[in-house]
Amino acid sequence: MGRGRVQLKRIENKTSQQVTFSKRRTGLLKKAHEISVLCDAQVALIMFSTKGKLFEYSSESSMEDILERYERQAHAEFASTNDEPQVHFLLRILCFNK
DNA sequence: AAGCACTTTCTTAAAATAGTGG
DNA sequence: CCACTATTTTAAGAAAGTGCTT
Repeated sequence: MGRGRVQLKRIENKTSQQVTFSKRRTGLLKKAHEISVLCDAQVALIMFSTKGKLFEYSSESSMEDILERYERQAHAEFASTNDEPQVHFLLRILCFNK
C-alpha cells in the first residue's frame, strides 16, 4: 500500500520491519475494536514484538474473561479430536505465567 | 553528544468495504 | 449469494521526532 506493490514476505531490513510493525499493530488493534463495537463480537487480540513486548486488546473489561471462554469452547470443540491447536497450547502457557 | 528502539507525520497508491444491482 | 464500483481507510516509503541509555 502506498508506493508500489508489496508481497507478503518477511521484511529483512530491521528498521523498516520495526516501522511496519508499529504501523500495522495500530491498525490491527483499531480493527479489533471496530468489529467488536459494530458487530457485538467478543474479541481478544494478543501479539508479541520480536523483542518480546506484549500488546493486547480485549473487547471485555478483562482479557481473562475471553481467555476463559476460549478455554471452555475450544476444549469442547476439539474434545473429539486429540490434536489440540497450537494456539490453544500457547494460551495455556500464558495463563499459567500470570 | 551519539546511538538505539521505537513512533509519528506526510504523500499517495493499494487494499478494504459499503452500496448497488444482477 | 456473487460481481462490480465508488468511497473510505490503511499502510509503504522516506524522513523527522521522541525518549531512553551509555
